[in-house]
Amino acid sequence: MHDAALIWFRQDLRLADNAALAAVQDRPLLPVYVIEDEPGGPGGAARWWLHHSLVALGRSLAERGAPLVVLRGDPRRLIPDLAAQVGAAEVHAGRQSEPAARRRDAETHDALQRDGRRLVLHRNALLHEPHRVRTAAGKPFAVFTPFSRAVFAQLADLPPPMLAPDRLAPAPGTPQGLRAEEFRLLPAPPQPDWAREFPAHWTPGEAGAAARLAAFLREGLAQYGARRDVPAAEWGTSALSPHLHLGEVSPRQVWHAAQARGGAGLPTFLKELLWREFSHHLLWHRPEMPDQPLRPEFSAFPWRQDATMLRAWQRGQTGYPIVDAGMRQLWRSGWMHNRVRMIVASFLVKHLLQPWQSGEAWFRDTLVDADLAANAANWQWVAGCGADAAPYFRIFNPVLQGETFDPGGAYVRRWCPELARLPDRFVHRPHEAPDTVLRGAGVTPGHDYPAPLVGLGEGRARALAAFGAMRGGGG
DNA sequence: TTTTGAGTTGTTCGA
DNA sequence: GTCGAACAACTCAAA
Repeated sequence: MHDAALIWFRQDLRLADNAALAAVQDRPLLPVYVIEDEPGGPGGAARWWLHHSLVALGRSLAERGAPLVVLRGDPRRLIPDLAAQVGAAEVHAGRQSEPAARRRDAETHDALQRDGRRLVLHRNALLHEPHRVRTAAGKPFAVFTPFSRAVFAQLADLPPPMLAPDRLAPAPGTPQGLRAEEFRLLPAPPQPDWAREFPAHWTPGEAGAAARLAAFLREGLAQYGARRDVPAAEWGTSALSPHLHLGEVSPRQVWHAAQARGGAGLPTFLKELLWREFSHHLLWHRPEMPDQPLRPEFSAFPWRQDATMLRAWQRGQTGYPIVDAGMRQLWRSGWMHNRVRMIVASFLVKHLLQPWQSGEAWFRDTLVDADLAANAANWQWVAGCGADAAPYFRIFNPVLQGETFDPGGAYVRRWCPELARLPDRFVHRPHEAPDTVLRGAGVTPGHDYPAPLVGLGEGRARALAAFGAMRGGGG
C-alpha cells in the first residue's frame, strides 16, 4: 500500500487531465481546497464562480469516494497540519503564476519540509512552463510572435489529455468532507445579489466547462476567424475564459479538442490560447505587472484621475453606446466580449485619461474570468505600456468600432434598451441624432441616455498630447 | 557584437 | 467612395 497523499486544489478544479491528481490517484487521498481571505484575492464575480465550482468539484469527488475538504485560513499552516494528520509525505498541486501564490507555495513548501514532507507542483494551468521557454539568448520573451513560434514548436508532440479517475480511495483519518453545513465556508454570494443573472449565462464546474467547449467546437470554431469580432454573434467566441481561469477544463484539453475538430477558424483560436500562455509567461517573469507599467517611462504619464469619470465608465454611462453596452454586459453577466473589452479599455485610458490600473481593478472585481495575468497584460497592452503594446497613436474610436463590429446595433440594443428603437444610422451616435429622431425612438436627450463624457476629437487630441508630454518632458 | 527585420486587434487625411 | 500613407520611433529576437 502506498503512502497517503494530499491533493491541494487551487486553479485546477477538475478531475480529468489533472496532472497533480494523476500523480496520486492510486494512493489513499485527501483532496483539499483552502479559502484564503487575503486582500487581492478573487473579486466579487470570481467568488460567485468559485463558490459554484467548489460545489461541483465536491460532488464529483464525493461520488468517486474521496470527499473534498474545504478549509478557510492560511494554507501555510493548514496544509502541513493536514498532511501530518493523515500521514501524507507529499502534497501535490498545480503550479500557479500569480506572485502571491508563488510566495505562498514557497513558504508552504518550507513549512512542509521542516517535517520531512514536500510540496510537488505540476503543470496544470498552462501549455508551457514559463521558466522553460526562453529566447536564444536565454531571456524570457517580451514579444508575442516569437514566443508563440517557440511554444507552438514545443506543442507538436503534446501528449493527449488524461482521463478522470473512476475511483479514489480516501486517506484514513480524513476529516469530514464538504457537507451542507460546511457550505458556509464557501465564499458567500454577493449581497445585494447583483449576480442574480449569472446563472442564466453560466454553468460553473467541470461538466459545464465540457459542455461549453463542445458547443463552441460545434457551433463556433469553423467561423471563429471572422465572427470572433462580432459581439452580438452567439458563438462568436468560446467564452471559455472563466472555465479556464479556475481550471475546470485544461488548456491541453481545449487545444486537443480544437485540433481534432479542425477547420478554418482553428489557427486563430489556437493563437488566442497562446495569448493566454503569453500573459502568464509575462507575469511569471515580471511579477510587478499587475501594478507597475512594464515600460518604466509610463510612470511619468500624466493621468487625470477623476472618480466621476471612472464611475460613469463603470456604470455604462459614458454616452458612447458600444462602451456603455460593454460595461453593462460586464455588470450583469460577469463577462464582456473581447473586442468590446478593447474598446472600453481604450476609451477609459485614452479618451478619459484614467490610469489603466483603475480599469484593471474594476475588471478584476467584476469579471467571472478575472485572471490576474491576462487582465494585467491586456490592460497594459491597451495603455501602451505593456509587452508588444499598441503604438500610442492607436486610439479606438468607439463610434467607428461600433459601426464596424456591431453594424445593425444588435449588441447595443440588447444591453442599452433605452436605445433599442433608434435607427441603425444613429444607434452608435445618438449624440448626433436630431431631436425628432430621438423623440421618435422614445429617447429624451440627456434624460434617458447621457450626453458624451468627452468629444471624440477632443479626447483623442488630449490623449496624444499626454503621450507627447510623457515622452518629451516626463522621463 | 552588430545588424537587420519585424512587430494582435487603428484612425485620419488627402489624393 | 476607396486607397495608401502618415502617425513616431523603439525594442526585441535572431542571424
